[in-house]
Amino acid sequence: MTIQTNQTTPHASWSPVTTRRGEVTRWSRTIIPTLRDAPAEATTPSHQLLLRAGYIRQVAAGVYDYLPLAWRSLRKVSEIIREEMNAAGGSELLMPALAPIELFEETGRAQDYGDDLFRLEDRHGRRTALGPTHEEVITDFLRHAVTSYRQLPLTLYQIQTKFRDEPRPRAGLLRCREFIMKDAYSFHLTVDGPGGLNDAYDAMYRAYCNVFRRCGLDFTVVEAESGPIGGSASHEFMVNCETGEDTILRCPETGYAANVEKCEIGERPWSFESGAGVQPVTLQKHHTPDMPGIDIVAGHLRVTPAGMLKTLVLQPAAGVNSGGVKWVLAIVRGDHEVNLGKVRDAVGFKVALGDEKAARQAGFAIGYVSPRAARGTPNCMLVVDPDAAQGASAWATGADEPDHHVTGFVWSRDCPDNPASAGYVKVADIRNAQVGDPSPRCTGARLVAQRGLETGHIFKLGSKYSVAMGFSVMDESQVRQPVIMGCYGIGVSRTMAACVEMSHDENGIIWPAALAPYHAEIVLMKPDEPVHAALAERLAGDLADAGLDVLIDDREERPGVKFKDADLIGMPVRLTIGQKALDAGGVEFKPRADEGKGEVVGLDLVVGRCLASLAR
RNA sequence: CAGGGCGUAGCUCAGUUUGGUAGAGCACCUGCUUUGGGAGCAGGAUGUCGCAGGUUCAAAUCCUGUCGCCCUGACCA
Repeated sequence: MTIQTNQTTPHASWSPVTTRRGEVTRWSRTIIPTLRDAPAEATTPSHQLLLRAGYIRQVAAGVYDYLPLAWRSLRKVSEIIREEMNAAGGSELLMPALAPIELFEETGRAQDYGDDLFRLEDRHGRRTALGPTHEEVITDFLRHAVTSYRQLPLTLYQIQTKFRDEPRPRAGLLRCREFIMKDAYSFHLTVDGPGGLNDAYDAMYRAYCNVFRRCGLDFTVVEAESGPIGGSASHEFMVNCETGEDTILRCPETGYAANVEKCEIGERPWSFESGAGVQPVTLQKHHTPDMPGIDIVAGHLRVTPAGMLKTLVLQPAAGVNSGGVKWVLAIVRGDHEVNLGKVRDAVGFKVALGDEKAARQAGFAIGYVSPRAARGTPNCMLVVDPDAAQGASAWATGADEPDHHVTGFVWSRDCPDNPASAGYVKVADIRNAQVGDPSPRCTGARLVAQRGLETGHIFKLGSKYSVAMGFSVMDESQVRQPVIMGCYGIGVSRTMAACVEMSHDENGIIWPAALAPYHAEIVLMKPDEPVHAALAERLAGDLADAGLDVLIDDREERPGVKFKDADLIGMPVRLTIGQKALDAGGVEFKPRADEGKGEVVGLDLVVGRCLASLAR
């Protein structure tokens, strides 16, 4: 057996300008445990393929080994992120995964994060958390290290393993308990102006677009929940793919896109007046026992869910100032979903589902509540979605007594304004947007839906953490100011999985050149044929000289096995060295994304051909 | 957390209803043949049937408990 020298050892002499030389790996000397069948527990494409192609192995629920191929790909994602973060003015550092729980108690996140925070206790009984993100840790560092406004602005980031005790890990790398994340934090004295938060936020926005574009991903930027500063203070970067966990809505005219929970809905006409020429209908009570779900009730009453009013009994969230309001009834059409965030914006304070016991005591027939329940209930607010505030329609709704519903409900007749609730009736957008709703940005346009996978999120934090942790600096006029912060995350391991999710076929993964563990795979048909083996080594060396990473499949396997595995692991270019092609004066060249068997390319042209193909 | 499903060889699974010697295909090892899309023949190795109790002459199979994993939902900076 001959000893193979490592051809990628860099020269000992140092040079300030380096052209990266590619790396060469032999399959027989690494481990790529491909599987013919996908393990039964994998159901999503990226999970199945990453397992089958020998990239990952499960260690526990939501915990995975990153095997050599996956780690190479992850490093490529990380390197792209580093370059863009550095270009955007960031400095990389590394904080610990372990952090004392007291830090999270300072900001209240020990409570807010709840069971999602991984907790452990060391031998001394010290309570410790495994970091889910590092706002507290970095703020703790900087409140000691930064004392003057002259040290700001500052952007710091790290690429690190993060921990979340997910209630239900799923879909392989897409929702893990342990995962790799890039988290960045920026610090400012002001929101606007040079060196302000908005500058850094915009720079990050551009950097994120660059990162995902360079990764070869098809993505959409969506507006997410507004932060404490207002405006569009948060954006999510969603990879477009059908299997994505999130539904996003998009205005085809303006490019406005938002998460389904956050999406605004355009103007909708409404009126409680019944109008002229409407046939009078009588209010009729119906016995509707044991009918869980609005569809069943609607079927029994011979109406559609869209012909019903759904009433949710809500209460002000614990500890908020509701101005004396004790109950909030949220009314939407039966086929719509109440959005608690929108209700909060409409009423001006945070709300939660009402406590069932207390609601019953207050006289609400839970499950059979109608808008009329607001009458006679003191301190009860009524919030109605425009689609439900249609006075010209006769509605089906609850009868406000157990096991009964009514039909023929007319707003103007059956629910006149309640003296006890005077001024407490409000019409507002309080439901989740859906396909076909009017665009909030363009009259006449309708929202369309697409599925997405969140791989990045940028956020204007404001001074939430700096105030809670006492991080302030002296400004020019010698006034102490809380530092204003932004935070910016990218799921590194999730980005890799999202790429597989987005780009594969029935035979395996199809990597974009930027994230592929190796740019090219050389399939050696006869590894024990010295001439062939020597050619493979020479070709790999030439490719490496051109900056390409190369995997040589030198296993003693049948051709079929090697071709199947090559398709499965998905390197962008496949070069086959076999007698057939050699007799024709070259090697067989085939891009992974192309159909067919490839073509013979002369030896002196192969490198150029590979480079051209990868640059596409 | 609620509902459902699964745990038997490295992988996919049969066997559990009706208790009676632990199975198949693929993978693995050896030899021969074969060599451009998951080969053929011959031989070989492989298991605390998730774990712990219980019932029984006898438990993968029945009972009780427990752990793990998956799916749907709730949840998700």
